Amino acid sequence: MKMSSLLAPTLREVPAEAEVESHKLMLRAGLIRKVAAGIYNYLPLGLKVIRKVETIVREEMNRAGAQEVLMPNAVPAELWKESGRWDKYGDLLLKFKDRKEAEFCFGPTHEEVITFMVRSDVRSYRQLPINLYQIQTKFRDEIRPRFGLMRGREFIMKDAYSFHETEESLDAEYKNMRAAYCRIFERCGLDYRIVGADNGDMGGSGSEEFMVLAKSGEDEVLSCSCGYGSNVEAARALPVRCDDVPEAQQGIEETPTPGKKTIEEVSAFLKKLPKQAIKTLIYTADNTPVMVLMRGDHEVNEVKLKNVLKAATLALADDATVKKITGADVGFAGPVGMKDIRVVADESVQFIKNGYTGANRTDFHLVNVKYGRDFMAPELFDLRITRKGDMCPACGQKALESHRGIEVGHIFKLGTKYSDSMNAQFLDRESASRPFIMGCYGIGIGRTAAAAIEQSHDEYGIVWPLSLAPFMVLVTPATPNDPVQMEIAAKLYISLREQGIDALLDDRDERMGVKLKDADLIGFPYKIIAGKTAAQGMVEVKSRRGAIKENVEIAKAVDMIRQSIQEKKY
RNA sequence: CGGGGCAUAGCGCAGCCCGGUAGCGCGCUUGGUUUGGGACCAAGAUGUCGCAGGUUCAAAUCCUGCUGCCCCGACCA
Repeated sequence: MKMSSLLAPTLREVPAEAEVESHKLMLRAGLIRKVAAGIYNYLPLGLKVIRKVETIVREEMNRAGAQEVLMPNAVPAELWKESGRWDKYGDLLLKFKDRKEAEFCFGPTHEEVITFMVRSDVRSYRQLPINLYQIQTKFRDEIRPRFGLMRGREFIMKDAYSFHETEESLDAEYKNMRAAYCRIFERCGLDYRIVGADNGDMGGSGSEEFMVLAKSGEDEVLSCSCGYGSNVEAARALPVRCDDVPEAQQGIEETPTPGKKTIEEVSAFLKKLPKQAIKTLIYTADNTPVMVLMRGDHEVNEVKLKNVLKAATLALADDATVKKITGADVGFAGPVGMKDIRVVADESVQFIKNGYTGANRTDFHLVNVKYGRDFMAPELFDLRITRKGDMCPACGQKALESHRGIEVGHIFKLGTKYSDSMNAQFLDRESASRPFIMGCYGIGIGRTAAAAIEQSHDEYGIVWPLSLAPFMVLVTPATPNDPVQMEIAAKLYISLREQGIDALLDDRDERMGVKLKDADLIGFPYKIIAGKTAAQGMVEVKSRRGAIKENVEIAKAVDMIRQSIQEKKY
């Protein structure tokens, strides 16, 4: 390929829309262009990178025994109604109608379709286990698409689904996929961590995320040197005692706190610590009010709460509901004397000493409250948001560290959520019908490419991992229109291609500076420059990461690069 | 959905307050001089000033509505 005919429109200036480095560089290097919010054209260089990621994913999935299929983008509503997600998935689902007014959605994920596929044609335990995957364009009408390919609305995803007779079989495949994912992200040259995660609306029993560590990551990852790692949303928290409050437990009293509503206001007014507060929140879970108790300095993790309550919807109750339940204005709710409402508390609440909480009477709080003495023992759960510095829930010894991560892969044990709701069954060896036990495994293809840039770039441009670079080598004459240099460059280009090394010839009539800036921006791992000394048989070989910067005999240049590629060092 | 902001040439921006011939830099085209890290000179081309109404002799500029986009939050594999 000649650079003069390649559509690689590099930009000197950064388009105003881009915020993070991968997005800026993908635009500047001419990899992608925006078509609409969260929707992109992939230009030749961008597509080449995407294909490289796809190839790695495909090779490793096939090696792991999965079979590739392809499902439709347009999915009939009836499948999504069967699973119950037509309504539950909400506005993320892009819905439309065909000419007969039949409803469809653009598939944002394909559990329904794959379940349909398998229930139609897999009947016997003899056909299990089976793992089917596709690499395909998804559409999710994200509330706020951003960061280029990192969070698009239309994006390319590899999604795999496995079907099993037993939990043991699912466990084995889950491990198999986990190992395949490790190979994939290693081959992509990424620094990643595997962390515990919440299943979200996917349902099921367990899941882990593959996080690429990068400052711009949208997720917070908590980790410990003992090996524990978790998305902050799912991180477990150990109950915290209150041993450092020296005072002796005293008797409960009501005290006026006029107009003091927030933890800060009340604790300052009563001269108590925020961690002595019993924060009382009223939530509405599936239309039923629930009282939630937290230590004053802790935050509710609504994902945990939702899971504990087994609620489909969860939101803080409105002021009127709070008033009706507590008989007081918002800000004065407390658990003492509460009846006829479900009360759940974070585990740390039981250790609060001389606590204070709302008196369920406007402008009054109760002080010196003790769990178990002054209010009914409610249900205790881990409900708080785990924070950096908290004790590791796994080893209990060390404080958790916090990092930012980009979620490039997610593996789930789904169980029978979809096979149950969609009535997908097989016959086991006793001729009994049983629902398939399912797993599902996703990788964001474009996001993986973006993560690679996020993790590896410099002030000049992209520094590709060898495995993802759109071209391996750029060959260029230093002086345009110098026939000797051009001829040598062209010969080198041809011999690189003959050796199976993907090279690009920069035949443009541009000054050296322009060509080199473009080369660094696009991020070719290697450059060969045929310059002044080319006529004497010498060319310059340079690598993007700086390991190689040498004048060598023309005949040796190709070998040098080939060897460097083999050693995977440049 | 809440808060904030933007919309003028391919890209980055000025002009808007105070209404009166639409500009700058980069890029693009042509010619010339250059040629090892984003050259220089000269001559050019390119705009429904996001859309629709309104006010006015006159609207990029003032008013109203709409749309698109960006940022923060909420939400989200």
